[in-house]
Amino acid sequence: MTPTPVSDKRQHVVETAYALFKRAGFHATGIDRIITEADVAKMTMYRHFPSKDELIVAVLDYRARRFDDQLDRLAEKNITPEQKIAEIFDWHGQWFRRPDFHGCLFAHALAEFGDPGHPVFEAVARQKNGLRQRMRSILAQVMPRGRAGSVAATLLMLIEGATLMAQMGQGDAAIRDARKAALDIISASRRPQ
Amino acid sequence: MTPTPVSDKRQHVVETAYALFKRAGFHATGIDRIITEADVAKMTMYRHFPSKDELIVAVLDYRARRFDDQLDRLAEKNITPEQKIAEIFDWHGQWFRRPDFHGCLFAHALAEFGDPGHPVFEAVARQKNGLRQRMRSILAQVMPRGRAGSVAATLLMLIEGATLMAQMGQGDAAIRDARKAALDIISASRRPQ
DNA sequence: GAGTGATGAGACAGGTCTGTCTCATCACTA
DNA sequence: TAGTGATGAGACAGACCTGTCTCATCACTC
Repeated sequence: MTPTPVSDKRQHVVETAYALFKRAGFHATGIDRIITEADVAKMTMYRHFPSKDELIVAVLDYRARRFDDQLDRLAEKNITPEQKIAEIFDWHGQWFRRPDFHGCLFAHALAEFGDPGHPVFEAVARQKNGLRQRMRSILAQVMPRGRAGSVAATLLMLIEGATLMAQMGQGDAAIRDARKAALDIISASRRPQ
Repeated sequence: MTPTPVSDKRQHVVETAYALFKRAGFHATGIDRIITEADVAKMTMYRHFPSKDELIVAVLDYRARRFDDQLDRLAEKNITPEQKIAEIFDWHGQWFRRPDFHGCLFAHALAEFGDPGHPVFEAVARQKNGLRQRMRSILAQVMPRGRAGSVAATLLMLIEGATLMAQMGQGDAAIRDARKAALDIISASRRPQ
């Protein structure tokens, strides 16, 4: 019946590791802690992931995929580009308010694996560039291509900055200011209808 | 003659630790590595800093002080508020281009010590709030108080976001876009002369 | 010259880290 | 029923971690 569950275990380890990495960081979270929390044998983990680094990449990719899915749904909505951007900011504002918010896992990964060429570094770059491209596509509907790229980069910086402020307990003010700045920037670059 | 050197060693340890933390992160850098690189006995280090955490705080405070000194000199300059803000962004742009640039040490510290109440967390908050206050003071000369606070927060987000992009090898474009956005935001909020 | 304080050198403890290995167990299928 | 593949349990290796302790050494001062 079940079309090859393939790996409930694998996914369970990824999600458990995600929760722990988010709270305590990557280096500070040991394998033993992960397998204890996931209630899984060590060999089970190592059969699915050849090393801790690869587990970290799997966790990041898992998070990136979930985030992408949400952006997919957003992209399909029948609303204006401005509204789509506003929703992205609002979504971040809600994220900041969640009790289990601990900052951006990708930014944290960059802090601990800053060496370009490291698989973790590349996973982070993929995610951030992906979000920027998404916003660029949205913006390209209302402004020239090149301008859309610059504005998207600026919005991404606002989002990353706001996420950092949120980690310091200033999420509400941060997302409010960032959102306002974002919409002002767009309206200043908008192609006249 | 020498008015109590007090501690060449202490300062030397701080600077060596700074270089290592910057490159490899806090948890990934061991005490043994630090004392080897600093060519100092382990007990010398532990006599100056009761624990690794306190060394980390000392490193962060040292960096914050140096950064503050530069802002002091900037504040004294006889240039317009807009020029002062522009100089802050330009300074970041030059920082991004330095070969030993590895991102913001404070942001990295936040990633590894995300628990509010932890001394490291507080050291980070001090630094970021300090920079924001500085920019607020500058902006208060050309716009209402409340507006200056919001704009300063927005500029800080742009800077933090740009620093993150710079760590991913996009520093030049990032600081250009961030600087432009910053000046646009200010000019839109500026009190008419 | 005696005393004092900072330092060097390194052993040591007790714990944790990643990763490997072996063997038993269980579910399922041919 | 026999076989197969995923898993559990835990010992183990070898390295590294933070932090403590002892003892020798050196510079400087009273």
